[in-house]
Amino acid sequence: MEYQFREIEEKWQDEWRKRNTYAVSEDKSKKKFYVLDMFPYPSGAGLHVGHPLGYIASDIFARYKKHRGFNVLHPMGYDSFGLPAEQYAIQTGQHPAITTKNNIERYREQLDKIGFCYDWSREVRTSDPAYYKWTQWIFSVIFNSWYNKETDKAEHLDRLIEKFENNGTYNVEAALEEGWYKDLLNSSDFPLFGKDFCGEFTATDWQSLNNEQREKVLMHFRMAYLADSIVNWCPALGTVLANDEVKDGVSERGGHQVEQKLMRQWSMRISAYAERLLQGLNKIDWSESIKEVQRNWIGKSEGASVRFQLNGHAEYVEVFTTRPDTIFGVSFMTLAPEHELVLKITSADNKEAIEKYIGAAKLKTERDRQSDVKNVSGQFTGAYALHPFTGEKIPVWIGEYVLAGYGTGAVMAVPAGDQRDWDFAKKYDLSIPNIFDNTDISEKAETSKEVKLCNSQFLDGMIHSDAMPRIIAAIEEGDFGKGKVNYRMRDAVFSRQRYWGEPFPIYYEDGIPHLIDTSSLPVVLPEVDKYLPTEDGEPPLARAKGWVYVPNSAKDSNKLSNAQSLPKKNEDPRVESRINSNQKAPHPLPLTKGDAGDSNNVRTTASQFGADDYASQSNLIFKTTGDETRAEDDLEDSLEHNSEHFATSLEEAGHIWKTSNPKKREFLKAHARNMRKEQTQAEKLLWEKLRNKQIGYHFRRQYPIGPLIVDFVNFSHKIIIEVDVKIHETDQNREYDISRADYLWNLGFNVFQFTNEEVMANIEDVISRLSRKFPLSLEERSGVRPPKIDGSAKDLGNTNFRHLEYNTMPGWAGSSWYFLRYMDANNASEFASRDKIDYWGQVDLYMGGAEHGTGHLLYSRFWTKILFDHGHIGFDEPFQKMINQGMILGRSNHVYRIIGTNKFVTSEKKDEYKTQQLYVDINIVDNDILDTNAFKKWLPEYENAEFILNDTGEYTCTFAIDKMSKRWFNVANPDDLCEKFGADTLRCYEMFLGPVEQSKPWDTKGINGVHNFLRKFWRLYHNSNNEIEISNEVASKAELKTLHKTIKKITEDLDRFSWNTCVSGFMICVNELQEHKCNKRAVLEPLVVLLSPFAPHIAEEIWEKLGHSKSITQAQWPAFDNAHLTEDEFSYPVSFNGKTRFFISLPADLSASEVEKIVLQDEQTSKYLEGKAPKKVIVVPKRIVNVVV
RNA sequence: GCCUGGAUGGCGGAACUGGUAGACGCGCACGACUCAAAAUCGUGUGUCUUCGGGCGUGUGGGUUCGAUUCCCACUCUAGGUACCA
Repeated sequence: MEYQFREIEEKWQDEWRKRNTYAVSEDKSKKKFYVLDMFPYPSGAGLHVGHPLGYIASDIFARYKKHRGFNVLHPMGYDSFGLPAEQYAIQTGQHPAITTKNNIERYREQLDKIGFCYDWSREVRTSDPAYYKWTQWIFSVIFNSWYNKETDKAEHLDRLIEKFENNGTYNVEAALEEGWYKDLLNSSDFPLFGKDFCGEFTATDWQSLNNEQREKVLMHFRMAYLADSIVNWCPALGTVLANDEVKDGVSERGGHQVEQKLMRQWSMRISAYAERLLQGLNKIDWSESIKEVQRNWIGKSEGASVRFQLNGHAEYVEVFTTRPDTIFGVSFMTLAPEHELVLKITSADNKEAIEKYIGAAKLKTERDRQSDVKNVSGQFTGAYALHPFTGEKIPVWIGEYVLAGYGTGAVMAVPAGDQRDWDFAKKYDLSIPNIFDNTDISEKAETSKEVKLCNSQFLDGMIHSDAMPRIIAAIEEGDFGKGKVNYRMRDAVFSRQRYWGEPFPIYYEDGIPHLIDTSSLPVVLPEVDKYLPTEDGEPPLARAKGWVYVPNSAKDSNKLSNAQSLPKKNEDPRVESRINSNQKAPHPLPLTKGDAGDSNNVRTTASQFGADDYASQSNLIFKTTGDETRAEDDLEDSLEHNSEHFATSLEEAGHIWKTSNPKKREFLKAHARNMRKEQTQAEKLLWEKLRNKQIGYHFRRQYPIGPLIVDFVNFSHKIIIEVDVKIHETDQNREYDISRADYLWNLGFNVFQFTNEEVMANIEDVISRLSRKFPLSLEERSGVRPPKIDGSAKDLGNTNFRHLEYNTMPGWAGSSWYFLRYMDANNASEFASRDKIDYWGQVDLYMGGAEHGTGHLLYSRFWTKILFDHGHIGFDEPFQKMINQGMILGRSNHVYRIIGTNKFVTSEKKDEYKTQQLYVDINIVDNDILDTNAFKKWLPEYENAEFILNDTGEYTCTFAIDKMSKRWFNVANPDDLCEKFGADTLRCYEMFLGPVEQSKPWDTKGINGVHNFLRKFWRLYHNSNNEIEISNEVASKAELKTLHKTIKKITEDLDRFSWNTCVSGFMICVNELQEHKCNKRAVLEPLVVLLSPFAPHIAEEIWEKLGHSKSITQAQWPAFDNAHLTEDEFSYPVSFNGKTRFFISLPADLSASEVEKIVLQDEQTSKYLEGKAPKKVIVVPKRIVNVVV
């Protein structure tokens, strides 16, 4: 065969890998374009043909944009935390990390075969500690945030504390839970706030609180907060679920029962962003349906909250209504059974019935409650409320149809205007006062907003829109309530009682959660013996040995016990020193100049920088960390006057230096320069080797990193080489070395230490040891650090040890920000550098399924807004344009077995027998005809199958369109197709199927047509001996026309994301060129560039054969020249009364009147005029002539 | 119920701002080359027809010289969503 796609594809996939063809870097001379696919969860089943649909489309687009001169970011990664791997772990005991790793390898293999242009050096995996370190960091940012409604953004909690300190809650407008303060009211810890506390306190109040009390208050303000809330508890999965993970009362994953349960859980205050999430939809280019899903989810409704005083009680019932204009139609009220006032107001003679009703409601599952929709039910409490305008007594009922979770959990019932209220009133024989003019409400409620009101005092004669402002004003005037906007969206539950997720950067002390310092991140997922909850119902992480935080001093400087880098427990001196020592590590930086040249050439020992002075200096830093500017000024002073400075720990110093001003940076650089001049013998020797790239990588020497200066560093592989006189010479040196290693480790560096002796004695050995180590894989870089302390928190008791959070984060945590990480995937010191984020910016094209409307897509918009508010990124919407690829459905085939036998009957005759429908593997069915021999071999039980065939002697199957699933034996797998037809064919065929957004059944029949097209394409360039044969002759006019028509078509179609029509365009082009027998370079060379985004392998191969040494991916997109398309003649369709009758060829530049004249003179025209005079003639130049008779 | 899409040959689909409906591919039929098959190439392929033409883009109406395209009403269908006050 001429077109050897297997060889070609293998060759180029290899070459691309070798040449690093798809690596991109920030190139500010070029405009950027960011094309992103929703990263997959690496499931065990591997990819089927539906998955790559979107990937292929975006890949084509990315390649196209590259040809157009854009710098294109097109990365890929894995959403690798999640339930399936964990469920598998529970069943088999295999660590989810292993399952995940295997699945990822399989995915990668499959992806590689399709020839994508991903820059794999930017790969992210959400379960990689080097990645989730930053997920934890973002959690910390959110934890330290509150939502200031005044500025309408999230702000650092310090701003709030400052406000509290100065003015208490005066002028604090924060996004809070309704009635947040009740928690404090009931607490014995807060005697100070008294019985009448309603959430407001003074600066004096605040100052009188102790730390613990303050923490409790602040918890209510945080954007990530711990609170008792009613959550969806799924007993089968043993975890809580967010609202978007529950569908129809069962879990989305697995379809398990879900119950409502009051639990203490982490939540994210997404409700604070409701309005911004809603408004933001207007500035992004997403499909209307997804936007609508989000609008519904946010559920904004405008109306009023109204208070109804209870007769004979001090309390009132507050309701929310979107129809306050119908308030004069209120004839009763209904509270949710869970409403807090219910038991209080129920009269003695109704008590029994009410309790019974509540009890019955409690027993029902969410699903039962939802299926009972049509049967309204309720119970009278015996209490009455007073109508705010008329003073009438209104009976108060409870009813299941009122949900505790929406609005205030109470409604004012207007049976005339609401169908549910109407049903309720009918059932319990309550009055239905009519408030609508000329309207019959005896059969159903009137819900139109266009009907005039009556019996409504000052609202009489008005319709809804006129009455609204009037009634809200009246309500506010009378102080019964106020106009209000309500959102349905609730805060998102953020904790899961699961193992395979991100640990929280949180530890508990006396039940109060505290943040683990960001410098100690990541908190690495610990090993556990089982992936199940503990016997007393704690999440799996409670099983972890050493899942505790070890206090090491009276001060609040804590070290995470397992956040240490040396693997062998007994040899790791840090554990001991951390636990036993109250001393802090001194600052490692030798700030006095000229100390590098002492007798031993030792630059950095603790003794040199006066550890004794530490105590007097440390306050400086501690006091001022809240005020960055102040601290930096002080630091500056200390640098200049003392030339010595100490932070409390390396981490703190690192933090300060990171945010420091250029002056300090200069100081460090100058210091490093001095050190370079005064290298030791060993350093000089090693440098000679390193500078000649003897181990293959470029190193810098004596380079400042944070507050440190390291000997040799390679940034891209995160390697540091240190040469010291001796390692761990004294206790103090050792402590310093440890801190230093820790600091660098936390920045993601691997530190290799050699002694002077080692280097001097055998430099070659040192070099070869290093070369063996490189390049470091991602795993090696991030490594999993084993816990250092035996025994769980429980074993150790809570007196000396503080346990870490047992919950893990939900699946959407990692996926909410991954698009940012791709911009700077290997950054060990930040989640991504601001510089790179500013360059790559928003995702320009986001490709993925539409099923994430209320989950991932909402949460990532939410996190993006928080990061924006804090100034970490410069945009507040993550995905500018999104295209949702449709689902590819499977076409499954059925056979019919006669019940009780092993006989199978063809579908035509199936009704003659009593049969059972069975699914059959689509691979042994061709065009609905079953291969009976293959069927016998397919499963052992069919070995002796017999068949009743149709009249033509064939067995025909019926078919159905189902989701692709192993269960239906209808999975088409991309590997097989790549093997059979090649990746280029698969790519083109998937595009050719139809518009990407559309769902469509997979059908392999058409793939031959596309494959043939590529073979024809190949033949254009090759002679019958399969040798390339290209002429350099001048192309003919017709050939150039074909080419430029195609350039225009492909360019325009790609610009409007119409991949399918591009493929037809290519087919037309190839057919035409074949007709012209064209083999001219002037036509075929641009053409291969046009095709290369679609079929990169064949294009690359031909490009090389055409004599190019550079990859075709760097070729420029062919320029379109309209001159080749201009025609001298145009064939006008001439129609009479809109019906085309004949064609007439005329010069293209004729004016409308000239055309009209010629057409009317034409003899064919007179035939159709039948002697009548034309009433009107319409001429659209170069389009159409229409004669009206 | 509500929201958002969709409806065009035997099939997947094309027709971009109203201007030759059915591009391109599949399938099917016939033909060429072959002992034959495969592959390849060629021709035809909406439908009815008395061979003049008639009818055709879910249905009914409207706007227009002209409507698959715009407007109104409806039918069917896919997806989403809900005792949301």
